[in-house]
Amino acid sequence: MSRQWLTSEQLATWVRLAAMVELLPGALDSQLRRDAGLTHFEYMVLAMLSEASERTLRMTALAARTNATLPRLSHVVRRLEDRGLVERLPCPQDKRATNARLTEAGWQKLVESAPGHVDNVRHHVFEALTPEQVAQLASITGAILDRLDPDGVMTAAHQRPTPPTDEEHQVRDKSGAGQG
Amino acid sequence: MSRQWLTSEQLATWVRLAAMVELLPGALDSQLRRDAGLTHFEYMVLAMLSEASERTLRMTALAARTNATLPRLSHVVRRLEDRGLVERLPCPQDKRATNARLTEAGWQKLVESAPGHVDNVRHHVFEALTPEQVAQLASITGAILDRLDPDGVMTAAHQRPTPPTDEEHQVRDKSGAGQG
DNA sequence: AGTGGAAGGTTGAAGCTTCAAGTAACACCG
DNA sequence: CGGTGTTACTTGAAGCTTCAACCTTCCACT
Repeated sequence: MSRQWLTSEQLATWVRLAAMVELLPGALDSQLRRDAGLTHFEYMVLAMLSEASERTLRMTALAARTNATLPRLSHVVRRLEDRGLVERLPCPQDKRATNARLTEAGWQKLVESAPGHVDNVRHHVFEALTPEQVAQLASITGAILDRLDPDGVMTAAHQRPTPPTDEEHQVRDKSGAGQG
Repeated sequence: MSRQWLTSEQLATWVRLAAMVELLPGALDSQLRRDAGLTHFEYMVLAMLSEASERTLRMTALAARTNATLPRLSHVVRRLEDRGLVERLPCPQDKRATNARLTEAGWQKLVESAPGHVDNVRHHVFEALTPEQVAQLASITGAILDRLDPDGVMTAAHQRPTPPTDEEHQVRDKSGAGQG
């Protein structure tokens, strides 16, 4: 058993990282909740749909882009559907699958709430960092994500090096209101 | 209305950071849950108590060190008490306050589970990073935390520059099993 | 065709967090 | 000494996530 402890530099870093991971979701949620009646995760769902072709995505693809499990997404999409922000359509090509599509009301909701959310992200994250640190953070988070999701299943954050495969009947698109 | 969008560098960084913040808690929870029957937050509670003088901390101080709200902590400590890992004692000096104290069983639980947890943190985070990146990450997370918690209320991650005030009747101590 | 297994989702229950309210104790101030 | 406000928590309800089934449908083979 070659168990090691952490070095003091690692420990100091970990304490801060853990604190940030604990605090950041709350900061995102509370701004969006207050100003738009959305959780950050709901916002992500709307944003990812807005960037997709036809503003439509299969549940599995949407789950990957929002870093979520399928059950979680399923519940959330049902609630968003009840609120009229999203609709579900059975997928014609594959009868097992469900397509989630952003409604006009969902698009409007996103357009309304995006600026405030982006301001919030900038305030909490980017105003605190130098451009150099932003670049460092990109490569650090990239490295950690490779560990958390080695297979790149969560495609949102990976620029996948795989050749341009069919990519689940989706086409790259032009108009997204999202910004994360 | 001087609303700006994010630059493409910022956006790319944000997508990864958001993914990491979403995925890391699950990775921590599932290892601890599987191997020790604890959530990461429960582990943190035990760890912070283990480092405190008398293995005892007031609820407010413990909440600060675990980056949690008081209601959240209150529920969790009650459940830990039901499991015999922690006990609650009314504070003699201030009858409003409650002291949480790590029991012997709680200490044992922590000692058992710490090595596996530390391995997991090292695997997901530190093995992915160069020593230089670890230093960069410490300063980046420090900067972001200053934004998330400007008053330094969550003391865990801040080395507070304030003069040595009374510090809530706590004394710095020697023996902790925690490591975050 | 027919079968075994995998893929894609959904569902209900259990568990945890958040939120709003409520209680008790302390502290200050005239 | 009484009043006013603040601090320190606890509690119950509501909401969200997770977990473990479950049901279809698709796919690959024989």
